Amino acid sequence: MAQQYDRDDMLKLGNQLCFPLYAASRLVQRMYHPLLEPHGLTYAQYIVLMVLWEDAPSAVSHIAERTILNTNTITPLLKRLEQQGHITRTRSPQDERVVMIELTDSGRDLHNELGDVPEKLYGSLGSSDEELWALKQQLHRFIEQLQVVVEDE
Amino acid sequence: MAQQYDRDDMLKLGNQLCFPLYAASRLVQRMYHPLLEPHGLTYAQYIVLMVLWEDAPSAVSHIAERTILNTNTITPLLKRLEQQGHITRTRSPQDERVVMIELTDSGRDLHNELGDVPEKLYGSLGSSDEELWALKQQLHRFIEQLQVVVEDE
DNA sequence: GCTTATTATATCGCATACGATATAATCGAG
DNA sequence: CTCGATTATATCGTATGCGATATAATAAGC
Repeated sequence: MAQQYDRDDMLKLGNQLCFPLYAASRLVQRMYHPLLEPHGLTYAQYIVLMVLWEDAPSAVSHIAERTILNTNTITPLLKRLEQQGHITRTRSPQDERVVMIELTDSGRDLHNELGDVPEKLYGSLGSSDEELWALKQQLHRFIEQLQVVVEDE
Repeated sequence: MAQQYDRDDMLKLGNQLCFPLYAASRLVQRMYHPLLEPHGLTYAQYIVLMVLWEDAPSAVSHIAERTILNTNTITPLLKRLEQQGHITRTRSPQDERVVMIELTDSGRDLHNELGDVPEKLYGSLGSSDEELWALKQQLHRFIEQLQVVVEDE
C-alpha cells in the first residue's frame, strides 16, 4: 500500500488501514452493547464466553490465546464473570500455576439467551452474507500476518 | 452471514465477524506502539494528530466526527496532547460552546518525524498493497453501513 | 424579548487493554 | 538433586472508550 501514495498522503486518515479497522471494531461493539447490556454483559465478557461455550473448562492462558488478549486483561475480566456467577475459577491440582475456568449453569444458560444476537446484529445490515463472509476471511488472513510480525518483536 | 450456520455455530468465535475486527485492530495497535512510544504518543493520540495534520485548526466535534469517537473520549486525550505541548485548546470567540484545537510547532514537527511510520509498518507484512487496499475499501463500505445502523438507535 | 429546544464540551464512573513487574510453580540441564 | 530458565497468573499504573449526566452557550419559535 506504500507505493500508492506520496509521503504526505501516507499520513492521511482516509488512506490508513489501521483506522477503518479501529472504527469498524468500535462501531460493531456499539451495536452489541444494547443486546448484551440487559444480560449484564460487556462486549469483552461476551467474547470470552464464546470461547468457553466451545471449550470449557479452559485454562486462562488458553482463553488469552483464543481471544488474542493478554492474560492480565483476561484475569480481571474473569473475576467479574465469577462475581456475576457465570463461571468458577480454580487452581489446577496438576499444575498449580494454572487457573481453570468452568461455566456454571448460569453461564451455560447465557448461550441460549444470547443465541440470536449475531442474527439480530447482522440482519440489520445492508451487506450480503457473501460480503460479510469475504470480509471475515480477509481479516483472518491479515491477522495471521500481524501475529507473525507482533510475535517477532 | 446468518444463513450459513445453524444456531450453535452462530456463537462460535471463528464464525464471528466482530472478533477478527477486534483482534486485527488490537494487533495493528500493538505494531504501532513501539514506533509511537519513543515520541511519547499513544495510538489514539496518533489518530487524532492525523486528523489535525490534515485539518487544523479544528473543533473538538469535528475531530470526534472524523475519528468516530465520542467527544468525552476526545477531550481528555486532547488535554494530554496539550500538556505535552503538541496542541493548544481555546474557546471560539464566535461560539463559546466550541473549543478550537490548533497544532503547535512541536505538533507539526511530529508530522515529519512520524512520516515513515506507515511504511515501516506495512512494509513488514506479507500482504501485497493490492490486498491491503482491497481490505481497506471493504472496511470503508462496512463502516458506512454500521454508521447507518448505529445512528438509528 | 422570552422561553424552550438543541448543541458543544466537561465530568463521573466503570470496564477494558496493555506494558511493566512481581510471585509462585514447574521444567530441564548438568 | 540442585539451580537456573521458563511458564502462568496476579498486581500496578496509565490511557483509553463509552454510557450517563451536568453545565453553559446558541438557536429557534412564538
